[in-house]
Amino acid sequence: MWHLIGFDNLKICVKMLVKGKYRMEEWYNPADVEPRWQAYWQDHHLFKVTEDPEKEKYYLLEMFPYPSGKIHIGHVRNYTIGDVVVRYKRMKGFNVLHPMGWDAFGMPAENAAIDNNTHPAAWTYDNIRAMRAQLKKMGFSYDWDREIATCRPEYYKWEQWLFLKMLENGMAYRKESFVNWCEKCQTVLANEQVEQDKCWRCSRPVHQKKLWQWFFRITDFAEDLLVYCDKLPGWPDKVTVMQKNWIGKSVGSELTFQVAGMEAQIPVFTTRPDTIFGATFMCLAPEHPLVETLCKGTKQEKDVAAFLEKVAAQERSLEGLEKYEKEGVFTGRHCINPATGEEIPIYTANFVLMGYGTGAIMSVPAGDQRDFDFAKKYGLEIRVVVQPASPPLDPDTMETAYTGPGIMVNSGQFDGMDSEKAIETITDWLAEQGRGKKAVSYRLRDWGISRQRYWGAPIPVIHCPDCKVVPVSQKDLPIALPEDANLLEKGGSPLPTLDYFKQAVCPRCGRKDARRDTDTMDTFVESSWYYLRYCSPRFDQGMFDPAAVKYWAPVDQYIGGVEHAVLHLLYSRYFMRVLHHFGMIDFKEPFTRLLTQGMVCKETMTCPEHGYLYPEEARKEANETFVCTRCGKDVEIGRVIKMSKSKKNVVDPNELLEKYGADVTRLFCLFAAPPERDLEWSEDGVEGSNRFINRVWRLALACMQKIDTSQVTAFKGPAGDLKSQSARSLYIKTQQTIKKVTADIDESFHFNTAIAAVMELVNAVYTIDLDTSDNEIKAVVLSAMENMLLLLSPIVPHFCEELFEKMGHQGSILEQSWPTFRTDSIETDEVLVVVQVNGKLRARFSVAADTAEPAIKDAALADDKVVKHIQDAPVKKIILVRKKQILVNIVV
RNA sequence: GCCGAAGUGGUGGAAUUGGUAGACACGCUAGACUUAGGAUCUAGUGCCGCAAGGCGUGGAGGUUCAAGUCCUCUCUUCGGUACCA
Repeated sequence: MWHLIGFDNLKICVKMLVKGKYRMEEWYNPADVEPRWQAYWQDHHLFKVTEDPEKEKYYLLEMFPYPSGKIHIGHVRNYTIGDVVVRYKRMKGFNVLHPMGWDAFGMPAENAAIDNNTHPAAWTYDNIRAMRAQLKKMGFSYDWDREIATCRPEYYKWEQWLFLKMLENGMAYRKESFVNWCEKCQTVLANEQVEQDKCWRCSRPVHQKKLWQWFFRITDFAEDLLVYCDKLPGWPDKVTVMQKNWIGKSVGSELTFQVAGMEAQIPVFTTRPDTIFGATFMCLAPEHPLVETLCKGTKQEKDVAAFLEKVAAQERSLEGLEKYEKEGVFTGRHCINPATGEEIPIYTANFVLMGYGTGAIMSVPAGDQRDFDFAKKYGLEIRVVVQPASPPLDPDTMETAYTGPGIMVNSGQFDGMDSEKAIETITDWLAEQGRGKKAVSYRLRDWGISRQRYWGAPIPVIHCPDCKVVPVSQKDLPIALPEDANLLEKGGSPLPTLDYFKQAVCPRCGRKDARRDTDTMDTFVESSWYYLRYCSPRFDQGMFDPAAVKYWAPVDQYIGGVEHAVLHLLYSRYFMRVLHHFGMIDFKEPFTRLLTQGMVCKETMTCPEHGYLYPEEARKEANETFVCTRCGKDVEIGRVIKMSKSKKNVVDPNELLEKYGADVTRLFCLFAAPPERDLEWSEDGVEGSNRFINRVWRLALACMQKIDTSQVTAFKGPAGDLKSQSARSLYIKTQQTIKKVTADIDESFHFNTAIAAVMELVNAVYTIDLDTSDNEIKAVVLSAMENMLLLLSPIVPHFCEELFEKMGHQGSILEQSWPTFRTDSIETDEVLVVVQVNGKLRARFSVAADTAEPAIKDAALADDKVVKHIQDAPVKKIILVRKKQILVNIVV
């Protein structure tokens, strides 16, 4: 057992044993206590839940992890926060659902398989096993019977089922779109596999390849998703704001420009129809379908072709767009400005995006900086149509575009009008002539779900030479991923090479040479509905048992990293709308309350020779500086940033478990910062938590030794029944602590202040001399101790179980009710009065709580220090505020 | 650029609706117990000042009897996002 005990504690234990002064029990020994209680919880099925209509339900969920190999400290923090709330809610009498599972499909499994010559499935299941064991060691209260892994056919079968239903209802469709493609590896690359426009494996240039891909029509719900952002009071504003920005609604007009000398019309979307008279040219996106038609037969044809080729090479390098200069080329054609009737040139330009609006813009150089730069570069006309109050704009001298409001000029019958009013007036005017209409544009685009990858859920469709795309038959689900496939060395999916998987009979016409779709679904699809699956994880008649979902869903409290603020959360909200649309559920929002916890951060250490160092690679010198253990050079301590393997500023949860145990680790994660803020990791801080745990431990042991529980039981009456002042004040402190901790956990999740409150109570008990013969104070101390353990039990559960048992209680502390405080014992009988003179603190004294206000004022005025500061100035006003304390402000 | 959040001692962080700024903890200092201390206990610890007192919540103004908290301007840091028409 020796290796199980933290080494530091062991060293001390041995010393003490040798000395014969202490027994082992003087310290909390996690290696002994924690596994024992974990086994107890498991043996007694304390975390198993079923629907119980008699009890109020509470569904708490933490974002499930990707089984990457090991739990990291971010998981530990996330799941500790959730576990505290769950244990609290259970003691409050709620029927709590708290499940855990695995977001088990995804690219890292494929990469690991290639690198380690294993199989993604084997790798994934091994990792799940290891991580499950770690989570159990942390003492998290999951109902493990509900565990799911999204890579199992029993799970993704229902995802395929939903896909078919969405396909049938036009909510899933296929279109051509681009992917990153590496010619050498013959594979599709994810964005993160593209490094500086090059393939991460072979460093060859990546180019864009057009493929037919599946999409979900999330844009159908753009407005609903947006509107409901304001109906999520339990979500942090920053998340709903990010979602709103992502959806990116803009209200404006769609105006139609006739191409001169051709039958074609070009619609443009603009938020500034008031500037239409200043539109002196038009720009089309290079991918715009009209570009080639327009230039055909003009002398610009060659120039345009050259430009398109150039843009194709630079396009889509994602972050890179900013690097490229705004440029364009004349298409050789003109169109007619619907307001002025003038012919204006049509350009194609690299800063216009096909994916937004209509892929074409009207360019108003005086009113848009990009258009302005473009006009300057190509010598195009700048016409001022909105004049600010002052100074007046002159197209010849202006250096930047003016985008603000003003008075309309050069705009025909609209001259003199306020430009903001003109937005609507001009749109109406153009609408009457059939040349425009009000329009709304969203930034949000449909969700592309096809992945040309192996480790994902197969898309259940068959391609038939005659019938084209045919959904597979329901009875053939799941379309199981063949688990005996070997990953291709270059990272490509083996599915298209597996004839037995690929060959299919057309479900419609029976042709034998049909081909199964070999793409798999985006892993965000799995995570968009897993929380419903937890309600009935083994249900085999559908995605979920409607009765179970009706009882448990939606999730009352969701907890996870803010990095999922947009995609995962938006897709989940979308999925609930889809299911709602199908009448499968009666709610639209999956997560009633959301907590996004902060990152876990630590300082970095850099050696001039060896780069980033792990903490154990740096040695502390006597003068508080660090040196590299390998070369002895001075180590530079960098700033505190998010823990990451690449920066080596990490702590390993396994090491923490071994050294301090689960409870100390949990305690520190909660105490160091409130959950929504970043947590700065500090070894000293962990030591502090360890010290606190042991301080309580010793206090409890001392109580057991000094208080004979056959004579004394915990006091429960009103404070007024207590004779001694010290008993009363400790009892009131206990009641106040219950109130404070309850509020901190229940309302704000501010566990750091809850813990601080308990620390205060511990400190208060420490001041009591237990060698007294006064049984009253002992009864109050017992009450303090018992409540202390109940209050701490969600935070450090093993520790509290052990002490609770030692103090003579039967069963698990989990089955105790959460303590309530006595409203008649929350106020102290003496109140502090603070006295200010002209707002500055000058004196303080105590009075009996029931002292009348005039008496308090008199006492304040009589105070020596107050008298000194007032001197002979006349008192103008006395303000008295009665809160926790009494404040008197004397204005002279 | 735009959107969002945050700036409080040597450090992490506390401060209902404006009402004692710095709870609690880390660190540090001193003492006690010790052969020993990286254990434990006790006391101290915002800054300046011998003191009286003064100054203090990124900075500058303002509202108020009273401002970390409200208003205006501004600086810095972090997060998100973008040729969005």
